[in-house]
Amino acid sequence: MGKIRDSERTRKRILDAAAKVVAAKGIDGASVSDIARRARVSKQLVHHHFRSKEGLFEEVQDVKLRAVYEWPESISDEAVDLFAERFRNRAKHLDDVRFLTWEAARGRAVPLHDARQRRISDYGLAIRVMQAEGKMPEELDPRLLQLAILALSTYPLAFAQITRLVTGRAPTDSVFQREWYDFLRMLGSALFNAASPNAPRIQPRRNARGKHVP
Amino acid sequence: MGKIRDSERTRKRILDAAAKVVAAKGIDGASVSDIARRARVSKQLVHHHFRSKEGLFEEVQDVKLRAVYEWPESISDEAVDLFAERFRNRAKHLDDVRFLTWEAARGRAVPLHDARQRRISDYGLAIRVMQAEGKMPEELDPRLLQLAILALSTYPLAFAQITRLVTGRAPTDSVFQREWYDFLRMLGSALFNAASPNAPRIQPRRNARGKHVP
DNA sequence: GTAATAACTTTACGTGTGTCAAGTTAGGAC
DNA sequence: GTCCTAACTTGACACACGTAAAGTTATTAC
Repeated sequence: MGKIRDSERTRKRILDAAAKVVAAKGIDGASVSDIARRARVSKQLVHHHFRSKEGLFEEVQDVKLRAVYEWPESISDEAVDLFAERFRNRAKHLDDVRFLTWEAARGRAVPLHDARQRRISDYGLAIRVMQAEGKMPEELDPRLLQLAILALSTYPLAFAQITRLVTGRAPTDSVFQREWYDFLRMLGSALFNAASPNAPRIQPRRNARGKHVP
Repeated sequence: MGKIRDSERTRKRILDAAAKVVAAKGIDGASVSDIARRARVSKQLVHHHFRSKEGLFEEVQDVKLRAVYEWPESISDEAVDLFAERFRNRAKHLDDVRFLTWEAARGRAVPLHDARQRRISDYGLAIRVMQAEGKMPEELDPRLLQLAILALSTYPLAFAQITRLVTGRAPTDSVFQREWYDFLRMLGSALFNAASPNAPRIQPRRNARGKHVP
């Protein structure tokens, strides 16, 4: 039965509703009444569980960002796939991308600063390891490389309007996603091989039908 | 004297104020009263000149985006500089980047669709010309290349919080801008030379002091 | 000068916002 | 059982929002 009082579940319902509304309308665009309606709860109850609207959104952001950083990062062993795989990952979590975009637009102070910092430097470390193993040229600055990976994997999803203007397809379009994936593989290959010319060039892998493996 | 009635000037004052407020707070975050106060005008006058809040913002976006597309694009003759130069350009117009970011976050229908489309396909055309001239490998899809250029030049500026987390510096930091500029030149060089290996590698040009020529 | 038009101000209103305070109902401890 | 805490509802409020309508003042045309 759904009538039983359960603060945990209610909190979660409100948070989920808030996350949805915010992803759609942004923090300023979303209203507490909206969220309350979606969660089938009086808007005053929202205020009871979370001190204020701002408090609610802080927690929403907390949950969402925590989720972002819980992705099975699956840092590909193949250095060449770094760009492409990261893109594949992001494409699976479009809501989170929207969230990051709102955050970027607002330009407020970054919450969860430490956790994110840690996560990011872990990634940087992984890159350094690859470099040490000779999978990637040493002369690449890991931080800048990381930023480039994020840029290429996030931008087309975040700036959907631009992607549509440039390619004629929505970033959610599977055709675009395949093309972009291949492009990123090619780019990774070019970047890593050009800087260390002795490594072998790698072509986008395809199966017999010309479709992607996974 | 500033007391003389001049609808043109007043309109401009309001538009400027609106642009500033929107860049800072976003469309939903900005209020007409805010804008009116900044423009030293009663908020009802705003409504007199522009039908509604939405109407005002349409015009703001119109002006802003028109400005974006009036940049001296200066498509570099050097194919290698495509990434880096585009970044330099964007970095000069941070407000416009913020605007695009808000637009992306809202995800509404794109205004000025035709003009933007035209501008973008012009750029694509320029790339094709470079390819025909042998400055750039033919096998690169111009549209995807263009998207990559936009991603790498825009993302670090738009997602300032990420840039700060990854590199430890704000995207406005001149040190970061120099590093990123060099990185993009290197990337362009790697990409264009790997795909057409006969072209010469190009190193970031520096003057005697190790500083950039413009 | 006079009339007309447009720029601008003042007053006012309905709506929706976020929040506070008080009341009601359920659950767990003992 | 009783009590106490916490989950939840109801009612109410101040406030800012966007907008409409009417009033005032300057500019322009004739």
